[in-house]
Amino acid sequence: MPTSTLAIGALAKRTGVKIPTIRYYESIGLLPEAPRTGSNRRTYDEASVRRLRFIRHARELGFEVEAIRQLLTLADDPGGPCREADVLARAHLAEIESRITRLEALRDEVRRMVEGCAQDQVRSCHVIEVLADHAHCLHERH
Amino acid sequence: MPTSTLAIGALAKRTGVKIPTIRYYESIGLLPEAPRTGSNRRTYDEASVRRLRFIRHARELGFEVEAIRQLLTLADDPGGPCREADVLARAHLAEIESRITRLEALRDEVRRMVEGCAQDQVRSCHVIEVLADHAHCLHERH
DNA sequence: TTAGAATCTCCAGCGACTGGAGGATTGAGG
DNA sequence: CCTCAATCCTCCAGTCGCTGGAGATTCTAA
Repeated sequence: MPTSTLAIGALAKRTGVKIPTIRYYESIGLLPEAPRTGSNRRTYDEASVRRLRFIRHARELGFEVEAIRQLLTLADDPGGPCREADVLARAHLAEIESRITRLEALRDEVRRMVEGCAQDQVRSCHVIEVLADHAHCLHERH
Repeated sequence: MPTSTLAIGALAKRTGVKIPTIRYYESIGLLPEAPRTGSNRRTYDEASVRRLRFIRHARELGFEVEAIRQLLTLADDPGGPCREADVLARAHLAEIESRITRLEALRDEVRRMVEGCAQDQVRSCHVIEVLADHAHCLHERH
C-alpha cells in the first residue's frame, strides 16, 4: 500500500468517525466506494478525510443524511445546474439561520441559569418559556 | 371534560408534535403521565403545551433525549442542587456555543454559494473545506 | 341513533448508526 | 521463517427516537 493512502482505521482516527459508520456511509452512498487493495481492504486519501469530516460535522449539527447528500452534490458540482441548486442552497441557508437564532435564544437562557447558579441565587428559570415561545419557531405548519 | 384541558389531538396541533410521538415521550418519561378522563383519554393543559414545545425545539436543535431530560430537570428545579446542576448547565452551554460557531461557519459558506450562484458565476465551493476544518471542531478526542 | 372522527393499546418498521461473531490478512518480534 | 496480536472483512442483530397501521372503543354532531 502506497504511503499516501489510508486504511479504514487510520481514516477513523483522523476524522473521529467509527469504522462501522464509515462502512455504513459507503453502503448508503454518502461516501463513494473505496478502492480496495489486493486483499480487499478499503483505501482512502486526503479527500476522503475532508469529505468524512464534513459529513461528521454536518451530522453533529443535526442535518439529515439526505440534506448532507444534497450539500455534497452542490459542493461537488459548483456552478452546476444553478436554478435547482440555488433553491436547495437557499432552503438550507434559511434552515441554518433558523437554527442559529434558536440556539442563541437557548444559549442566553442557559447562560443566565449558569450565572444565577454561580451567584448562588435562587431564581426562576425561563429556559422552557424561551424555547417554547412560538415566536422563535420558524415553521408555519402549526 | 373541563374546557381548560386539552385532548391529545389538540395538544398535537398546538405544538406540532405528532400524537404517537407525544405518547412515546410519555412512555419514556419526558412528559409526565397525563391524567385520564373516565374513558381513559389523556388530558393536558397549558403547562403541557410549553413543556412539549420546549422538547420539540430542543430535539430540532439536535439535543438528545437524555440532554433534554437534564435540561428539564434543571428548569423544574431552579436553585436546586447547584453544584451538580452548574456542571451540567455549563457543559450544555459549551455545547450550544460550539454549535453556534460551527453553524455560523456553515452559514457563511452556504451564503457564498448562494451569492455566487445568483451572479451566475462559476466559482469553487469551499463548504466541505470549511466544515471539515479541524479548527472548527471543539472535540479533543481525535 | 348512527356515521364518522378521535382516541386507546399494541406492535412492526424506519433512519442512522453500533457492535458482535466468525473468518481472512498483515506485520512486528522471536 | 513463524507466530500471534492487530486490523480488516462481511453479515447480521440491536439501539434510539420516532412513525404509522390494526383493531377496538368512545365521543360528537346531524
